[in-house]
Amino acid sequence: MHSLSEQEIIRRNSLAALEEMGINPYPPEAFEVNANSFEIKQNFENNPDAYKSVSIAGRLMMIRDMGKACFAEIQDSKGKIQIYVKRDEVCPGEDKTLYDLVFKKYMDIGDIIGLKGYVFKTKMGEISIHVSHLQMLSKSLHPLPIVKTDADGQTHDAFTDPEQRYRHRYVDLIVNPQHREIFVKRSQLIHEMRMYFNEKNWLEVETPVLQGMHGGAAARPFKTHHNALDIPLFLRIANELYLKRLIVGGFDGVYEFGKMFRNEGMDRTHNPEFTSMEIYVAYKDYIWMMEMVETMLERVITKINGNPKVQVGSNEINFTKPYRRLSMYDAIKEYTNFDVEGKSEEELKAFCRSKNIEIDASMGVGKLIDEIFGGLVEKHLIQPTYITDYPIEMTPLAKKHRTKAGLVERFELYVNAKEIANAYTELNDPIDQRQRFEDQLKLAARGDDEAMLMDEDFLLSLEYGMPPTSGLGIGIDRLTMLLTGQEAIQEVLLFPQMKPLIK
RNA sequence: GAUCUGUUAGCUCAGUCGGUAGAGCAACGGCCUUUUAAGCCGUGGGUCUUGGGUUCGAGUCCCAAACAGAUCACCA
Repeated sequence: MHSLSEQEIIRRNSLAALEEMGINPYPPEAFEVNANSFEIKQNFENNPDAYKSVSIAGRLMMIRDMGKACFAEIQDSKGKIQIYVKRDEVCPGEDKTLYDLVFKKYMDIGDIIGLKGYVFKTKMGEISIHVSHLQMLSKSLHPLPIVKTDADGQTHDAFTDPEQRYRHRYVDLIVNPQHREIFVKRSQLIHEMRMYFNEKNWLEVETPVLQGMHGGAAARPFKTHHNALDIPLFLRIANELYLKRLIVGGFDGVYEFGKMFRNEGMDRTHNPEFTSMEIYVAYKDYIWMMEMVETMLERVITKINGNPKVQVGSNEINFTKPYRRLSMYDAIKEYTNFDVEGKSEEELKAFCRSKNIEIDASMGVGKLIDEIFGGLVEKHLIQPTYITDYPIEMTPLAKKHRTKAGLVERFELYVNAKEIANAYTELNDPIDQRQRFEDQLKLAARGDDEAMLMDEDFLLSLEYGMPPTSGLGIGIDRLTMLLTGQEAIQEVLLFPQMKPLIK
């Protein structure tokens, strides 16, 4: 327990004083609410009769004391509303202690209070609640940052320190309504995507988070241990291989929103746990999937933002379909005037050196092409763009391209220079899949700790026969960042991972 | 992982050349019965992130550490 500040001591003293007066600062009874701040301000002028007796609860956010009367603001989940407390109204008799002591002396900014009264409009034109009854619902013992906004919309003393905001997100949510809005939009995004998939009759499923063998992506896992079975378990890095087993099992379409866990670096675009949405649809290919994704994103974003355009920094991004489609090789040609097709490893390395792209001896042709793309092309892809047809070495779970040797049927969707979706025509040939896993094992033997492992049960499922299928993964955090114009993943995660503070 | 920047009151921030620690808001005591970043008068509140060092003397200079942010590299 830390030593108490002056303000904390004063609040604890107020708490004790209330108790001595027989007032429970944390009453157990439900407090019936029949209105909220937003709908009162929205509807009062059209229908004043409906607000002659309101009961509302919220957090006390500001007090403008004028002696025997007082204006204050309370905040509920929908916003703020001004209240007007007049001494002779709340204390009609001789005894003025409710006003003088309970309200003015022992109630503080941050306390959660319940009140009853009628709605009126002040001389200054602000819709307010004229209070006839008020009571403490929960005493706040820790002073809240005071953020004020003036008539010009200028914010004073904003609570802005990211560390404080992430470590004490509840405080951020109380005093920064614009941050609350991010999480409302995040929820709407997931809701609208789910609605879209459900309309198509694709099935929402849940697959294991704890996996005996991690697979489906190239990444280092978190390892844990199951006591009763006495076996190691891994937190999933992807759910791809389980979702495909469900397509083998006969579902036409399955999808899952879920947390993935990757034991890697943290920065403003990476958190150790993140949310992805993966979907697999039978009898489709990646060309179909491109059309599905652009149709879905245009609709979902329009529903949430009112139009398909989103402002991110200085870029206005337009999610109206169709999105540009560009093969990886053509994209490199367009932005560098260099044609990687048919080039040898040495020729590619020479080009990388000429462009100051870092390379090392272990990189093969596929990896070098990926480096060139990442270093010289990605930054140009601001408007939604599908990059298609990737080198086979990097993509062990996608089907070989129908016409182009050495490539797979894969696309990634780039928006604002970042990858937000990844999709394949899924590999359903069990012989080829086994060969791809064996190639991965060779990488692992050379020390690649992100190489995929041989998953015999997954291979067995493919041997039973998986229909031709297209699959897609979308990074929900990154899509939320785009949708809300945020540049740090921590801003779209309620509780981002933070290093512990050592006392 | 590298580089740079930051850490001072509950919050937002000043702090000069190394010489008794400052402001606004919040808090506390007054005045004020339609104010709105309310106002007016008065008061209190600090292990200057932590640990070393230099110095008669360190918030300030030096070294190290912790945490955070930005930029870069890698991963979604």
